[in-house]
Amino acid sequence: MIARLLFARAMHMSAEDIFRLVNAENRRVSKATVYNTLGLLAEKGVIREVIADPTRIFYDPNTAPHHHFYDLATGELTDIGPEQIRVSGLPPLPSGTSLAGVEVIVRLRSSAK
Amino acid sequence: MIARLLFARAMHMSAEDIFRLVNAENRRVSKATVYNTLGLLAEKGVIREVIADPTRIFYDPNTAPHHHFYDLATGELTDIGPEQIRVSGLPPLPSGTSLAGVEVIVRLRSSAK
DNA sequence: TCAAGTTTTATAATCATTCTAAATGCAGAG
DNA sequence: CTCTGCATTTAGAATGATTATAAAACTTGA
Repeated sequence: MIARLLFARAMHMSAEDIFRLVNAENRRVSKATVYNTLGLLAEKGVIREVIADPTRIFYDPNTAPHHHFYDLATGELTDIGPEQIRVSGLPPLPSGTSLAGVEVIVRLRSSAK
Repeated sequence: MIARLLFARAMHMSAEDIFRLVNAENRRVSKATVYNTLGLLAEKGVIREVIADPTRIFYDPNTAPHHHFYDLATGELTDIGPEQIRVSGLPPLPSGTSLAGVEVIVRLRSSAK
């Protein structure tokens, strides 16, 4: 149900957002379950965690490679399609490690200069 | 003194790391001052905040454009020189915003496959 | 020596997340 | 059906980084 909710809205949500949504409609779901489930979905690769806001984790139903704008003023995340930014030439990984993911975050200040 | 400390070691440190270092040597500096000072230095652009670990903020004395490896197992940050990754073609920024920074984080799992 | 700021401080408050141990639910065997 | 063992969920406490607060300590320039 949590997964369905995230995929239905197709947007970035915090655990708190999901907790509210899930409990708004009908069910009684505890915060622990929301966290457990999101953690599990992320671990299994069904959804993706986005670490961009120092105060909370966002969950992203889109697991295809893509990147994000992060608005410093509002704390909002917006997608950047993979065609819109090219990241080329990954350096060699430190030995004993394998790639878990590449994340590009473009931070935005409010009000154009 | 906090700035000097960060620049001297030239490495990524959490507020806690700095709190310990600053108080190890001689002075008595409160945690509040460490946080205030780091926040101020970051705001003024003397140092840079790195948001990669969901549990804490790292402070980086290197404000030149560069990127980071983040080791999921150890929580350690390592620099990636700007020549080692090329990010090309920033998409147009949403209107009413200006660029605050572009951060690439390469997440590493332990043990090569 | 003072007054008026500015910094620093100890401590409490906040808040996202994780932990814990109990409660509930469930599936298959009898 | 009913029971037993296992998996899931839960409420609430615990954790830990960060921020807020309000009082104390310093500074500075008359």
